[in-house]
Amino acid sequence: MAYWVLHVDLDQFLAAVEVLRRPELAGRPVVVGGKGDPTQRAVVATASYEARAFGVRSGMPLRTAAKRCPDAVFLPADNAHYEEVSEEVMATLRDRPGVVVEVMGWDEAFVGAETGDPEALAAAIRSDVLERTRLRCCVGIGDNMLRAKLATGFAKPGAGEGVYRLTAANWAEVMHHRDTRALWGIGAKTARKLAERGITTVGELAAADPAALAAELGPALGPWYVQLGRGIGRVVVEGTPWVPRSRSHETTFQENLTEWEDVRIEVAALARRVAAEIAGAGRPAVRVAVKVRFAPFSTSTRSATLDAPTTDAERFAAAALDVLERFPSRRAVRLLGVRAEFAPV
DNA sequence: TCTGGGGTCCTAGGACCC
DNA sequence: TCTGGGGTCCTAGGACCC
Repeated sequence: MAYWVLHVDLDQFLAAVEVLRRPELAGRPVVVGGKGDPTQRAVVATASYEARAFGVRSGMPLRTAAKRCPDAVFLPADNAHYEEVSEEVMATLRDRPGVVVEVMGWDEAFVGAETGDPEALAAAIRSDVLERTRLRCCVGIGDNMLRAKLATGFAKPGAGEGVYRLTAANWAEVMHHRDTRALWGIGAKTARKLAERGITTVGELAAADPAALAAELGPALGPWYVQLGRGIGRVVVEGTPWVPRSRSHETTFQENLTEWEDVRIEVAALARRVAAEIAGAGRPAVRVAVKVRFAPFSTSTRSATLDAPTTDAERFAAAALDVLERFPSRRAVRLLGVRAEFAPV
């Protein structure tokens, strides 16, 4: 018996959930996002594998998706429903005896367990989830969370057989030749910075000097990147419920707001909505942040610590409006956002 | 191809205090 | 008259992830 980390990731989650509700869509390219109207300002949340075959990807504007795949079925995102289905999946995972489940989002979770046969556990989880929710998932197996998460990528349809194991034993063989971008936590910007320093592969990153990277990329981030390259990560899956640090809402307007009075009205409305939710959760805000994306696409934020923690809608809205007035520009506005931050626990 | 919404964590500079 | 360090808080922005 040894401690293993499994990473469970549902296949094309939003699209799969929609196909369950409308079985006639099975086998068709399905694109979920925004209000389901490809002429609006919105992006793809999930594309089915059939739509991906046309080059449709998450994060792509719906308009672009429609050009690449004119025959796709466009559906609005129904977050409340996905939330419900996700709960059912997570409950299924938790029902397996002896496991600890750490939820990472609607469609993925880590499972920690003592077992002598992690592949058997992975297979059992896949059949549990399929039986109870009719959804398919892949499972990555690792000796820590980083390796389990990356293993899932090698288990996915088109890449693997549904289950894959990545540990210290095969890390170098599987990962060292890959681009640093393959790591969980290294995006395009960091990969470029590393490349400028002669580090392009995972193996090169693993061999880098943590102190040198600390000096160049930050005292915490630099050494952490080297750890990523070596496949080092948190080992123990935590089952304790997550305590959110903040709560926010933001809106992209279909037509830019050109009147500052309208901007004020929308910020107040967003603030009241956030306040109602944090009041419902019993979590007073200690800070408020306002985000403004001016046309065409330049974004800035301003924030302030509140005089006293509050859940009161009018006080929170007033604070948000005060922060809004600190923006020096009155140009046309594409997006507004309001965030409440909670006191550290 | 004109680029969503909801989050988390890190960094760096300045203020302020001792 | 000129100049220490350390510590903490606040704030804006960057980067990443789902």
